[in-house]
Amino acid sequence: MIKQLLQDYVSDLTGRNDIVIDVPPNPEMGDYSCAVAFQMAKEQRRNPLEVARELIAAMERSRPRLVERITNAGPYINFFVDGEAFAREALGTILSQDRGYGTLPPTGKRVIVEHTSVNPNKPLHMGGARNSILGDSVARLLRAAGYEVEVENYIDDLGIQFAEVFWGILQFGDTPEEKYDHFLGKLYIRVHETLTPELEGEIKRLNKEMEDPSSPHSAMARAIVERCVMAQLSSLKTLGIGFDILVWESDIVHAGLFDETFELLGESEDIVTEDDGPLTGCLVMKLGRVFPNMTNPDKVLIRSDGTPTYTAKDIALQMWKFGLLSRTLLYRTWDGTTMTSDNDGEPMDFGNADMVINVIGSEQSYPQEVVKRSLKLLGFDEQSEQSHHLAYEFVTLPDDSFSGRRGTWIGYTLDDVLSAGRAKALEAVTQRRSELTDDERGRIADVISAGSIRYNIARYAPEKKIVFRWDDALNLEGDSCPYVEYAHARCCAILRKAAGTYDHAACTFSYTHPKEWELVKALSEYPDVIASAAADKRPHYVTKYVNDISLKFNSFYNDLLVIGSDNEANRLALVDATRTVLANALRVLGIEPLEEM
RNA sequence: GGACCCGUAGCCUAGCAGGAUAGGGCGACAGCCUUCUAAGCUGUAGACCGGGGGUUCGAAUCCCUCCGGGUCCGCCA
Repeated sequence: MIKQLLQDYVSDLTGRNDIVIDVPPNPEMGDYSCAVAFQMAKEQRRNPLEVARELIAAMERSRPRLVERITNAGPYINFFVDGEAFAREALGTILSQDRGYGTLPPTGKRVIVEHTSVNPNKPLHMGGARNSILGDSVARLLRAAGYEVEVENYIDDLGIQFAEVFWGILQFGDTPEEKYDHFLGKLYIRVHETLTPELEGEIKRLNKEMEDPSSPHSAMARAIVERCVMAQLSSLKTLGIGFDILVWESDIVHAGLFDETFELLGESEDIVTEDDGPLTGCLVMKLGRVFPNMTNPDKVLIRSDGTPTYTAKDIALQMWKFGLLSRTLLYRTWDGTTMTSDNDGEPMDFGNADMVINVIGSEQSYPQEVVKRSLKLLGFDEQSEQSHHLAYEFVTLPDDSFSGRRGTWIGYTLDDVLSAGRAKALEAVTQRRSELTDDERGRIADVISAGSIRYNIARYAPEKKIVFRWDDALNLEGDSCPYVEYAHARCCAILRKAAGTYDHAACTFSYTHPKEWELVKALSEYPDVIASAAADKRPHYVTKYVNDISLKFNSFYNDLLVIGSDNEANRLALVDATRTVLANALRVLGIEPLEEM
């Protein structure tokens, strides 16, 4: 908040909109700094030092709120904040807003976040989990930033990948001896081991048949997929990840959404049906103008046999998300909190988004770009602009990739990692907290294992490849979920011991120790972190921040006594504010704050 | 052939609308539990920010180029 205040202040003073407020390398130089004098001096061909002195003189005439002193170190302008006034305002805001601290005002905009959308033929492995964790974190972030968020999972129940396991079930029987998604995943490997060109033809015919609602296989296939999706969602639920709406490809087909989209596409000048050449009979999008140098600048949307390609379906789905189609889906309840599309259901208010975020691997950047451009070609400029592909790199094993067909995911499913993590966390709690009941220790282990997996994925920038290593994934020390939870639990322990013996209305908010002061400043930045993480759709800003607060708090904790100190009431207020910020930030990351561990 | 992403200490990573001494973590070494939880804290060693050019008062950050790694450019899904 103070950074923003200073930025606005310097902007007003200089009439510039490129002001950046930094933190000086050494706290003795000031709390915040600004290097405008360099820029202005360059443009005006003047001495930067002189410019800085002039600016400071102007600032002295109407000093910004909360600033006590302004000095210069060479051409750098340094601000010293009025500690007491600042702490009163910053901590006062945190303590009074409590759980609402860091929640930004409503934007009135609806955003759809599509994530997970894994084929319904296998369990989630750590690669799929990255998608879900990223998507869920971004959804929480946007909610905190004032958006109405609708979280969607697209179920590709008509894809060839599912048809392959479906064929496997017809062939080898539906006899699961383990969690259903694991059963299907292994069946899928088996099918691929026996796959021949003739079989592929047979599976294609089966795939076609599934699309026909009057075929007996249609209903059977849907029932199997539903069972698989339930299994997949139960794994995600352990991580605190859920969906508002499941959208099924079969429902989209049968509701005529593809047909309507293709009719619209056919009206565009850049989308034509070829009548000669190798693509005769195909509906083709001409991308030569937007993507020069492509080997093949013609993107097929509808094949000569009349079936739509993947990209064409993606365009239709995107159109539905923005509410651009006149035909609509119907819905029913899937479970307590999740709805699902169902053509026998009833109308509900899904779709109609102002912004769409698709969490999809970066290898699909090109088709996602085609989707975005096609909206523009159809005249939906605004929707094209508001179509965002949140791309991320894959999770791999140290010397292999995760492959559904080859089964390299076995042993690395989300369920496997969760249970290993839980065992490790349980061992750690049991060692340290023998006085707790089994239930209490179990609950802590649940939170720590789920939180660790989330944290260890969320802390990487999306464009970084992640190599899965057990030590890393289940790390309980350092920059990790337990580290942050521990700092939070320490706050709670102090507050518990003080048991409401302080009243923050009566605090003076005077802090003299640098470790107190650094914490106050960092806590005040939380809403800015939420705002920029949401704007950039990058949850790792939050893990970074929460680690930084924990680092500062633990250092404070180690050096300074709270209860029984001569600044007890003020320190209790600081601990309370730290607790609040850590808890709120953990919730944004989908991690439940622990009061003890 | 073209396009996109990544390259920061032994390992992982932040910083990349240019700003003062490049943050964290793991690992290594040396310390700290009769005071609010040691899943913690403090200190030491470790970085020519992939190489080379350029722009600038100032470059990890911007531009060019090269090298290494990954991905994409199918009537596949």
